[in-house]
Amino acid sequence: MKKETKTQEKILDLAIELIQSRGVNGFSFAMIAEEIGIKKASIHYYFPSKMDLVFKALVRYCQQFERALLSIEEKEEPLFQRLLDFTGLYRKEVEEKKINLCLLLATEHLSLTDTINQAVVDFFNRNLQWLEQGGLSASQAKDFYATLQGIQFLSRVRHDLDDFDQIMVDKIISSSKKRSV
Amino acid sequence: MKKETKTQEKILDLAIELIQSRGVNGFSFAMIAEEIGIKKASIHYYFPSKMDLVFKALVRYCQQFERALLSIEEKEEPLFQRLLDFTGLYRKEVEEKKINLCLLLATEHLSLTDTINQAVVDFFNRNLQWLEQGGLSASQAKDFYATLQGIQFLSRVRHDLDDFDQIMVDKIISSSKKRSV
DNA sequence: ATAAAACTACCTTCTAGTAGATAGGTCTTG
DNA sequence: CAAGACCTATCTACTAGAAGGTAGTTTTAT
Repeated sequence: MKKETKTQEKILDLAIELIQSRGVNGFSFAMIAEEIGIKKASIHYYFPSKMDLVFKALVRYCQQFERALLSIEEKEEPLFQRLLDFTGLYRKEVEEKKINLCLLLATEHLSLTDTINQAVVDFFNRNLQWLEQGGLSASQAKDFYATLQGIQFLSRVRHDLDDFDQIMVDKIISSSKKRSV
Repeated sequence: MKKETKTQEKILDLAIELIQSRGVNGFSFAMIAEEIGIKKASIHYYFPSKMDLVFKALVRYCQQFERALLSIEEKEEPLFQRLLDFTGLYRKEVEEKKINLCLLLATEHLSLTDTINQAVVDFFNRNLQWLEQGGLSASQAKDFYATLQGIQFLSRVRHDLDDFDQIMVDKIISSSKKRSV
């Protein structure tokens, strides 16, 4: 309400970034405190526990993602362009040497709470549902999304965005033409 | 040479399992010690540091994987069957609620040494090369492998091996028919 | 007797989390 | 308006436990 960016939001945004690049078990309150120039204890003022922070970061991430999805829909473009925009959301993360937050949380599900794990599943289902609603069949959607996730890894680790573009453009073309299976 | 299973191998096998299910930052020497009934310090007798253990676990994993690849080749089956066998290696991991070791290491690359990260890239390249040598084009191989990785995540998190089978069988069929792009 | 393999007992550093103090702003009320 | 009460956001200082790792000793096979 008053300041430029509230501390709470700075913490959340940084947490999202840290989880995306290092994982839940790979970041600490100390890292956040140092980065944004406050003391560890101040983080606990906003987020009682680490899991609380992770959960709220996840919620924020999903909200931002949802907004992006809706803004693609609003443009009312043809399927080909919508798939390209959708893919762009994931491409951007690779550019920033990150990985989809929920994908990373999925790898650490044994260290997380049920609430968080459920939200991760919901996120994936929402993505699949968006693709289906956009015109893909259920199995096309799964194939499309699985490939997108896999190529995020592969292109990040091999430092090769060309791989990403090549594979995904092919996939977008074939998915926006064929309408069956 | 003498005992049923050497302690060193027990540690390595358990480490592989723990990394596959919890990640490098998600397992500790204490967990291993407790599980196989020795003391923490005894692990250091075989593996001076944690990174050393992770690296040797990775090497072992890659060796076992390599043996599996070669044994598929030896059978000299048609492409369709070879792709099915290959996919089976990854399917088995999902059945055991695990994820490809290198995929997991790739998510944690900021916490790992260059040597390990390089070995992870090598593993992926080996997989792609195996697929290409089997008859797939470079982009078919990347598409196939990316999908395989993505569906490993998706089906694990959604507890649905049917997804895995459905998507991969389609992919195997189309990859073993078409020979271009 | 020797060497391999395990142990006990530490150490240091990091971790999440807590308690309590403080400074500054805002609200309430005489 | 002034005075006290309260609230927000931060700090300092601490805790208990877990982490990776080390030194030195004992056990156990051959």
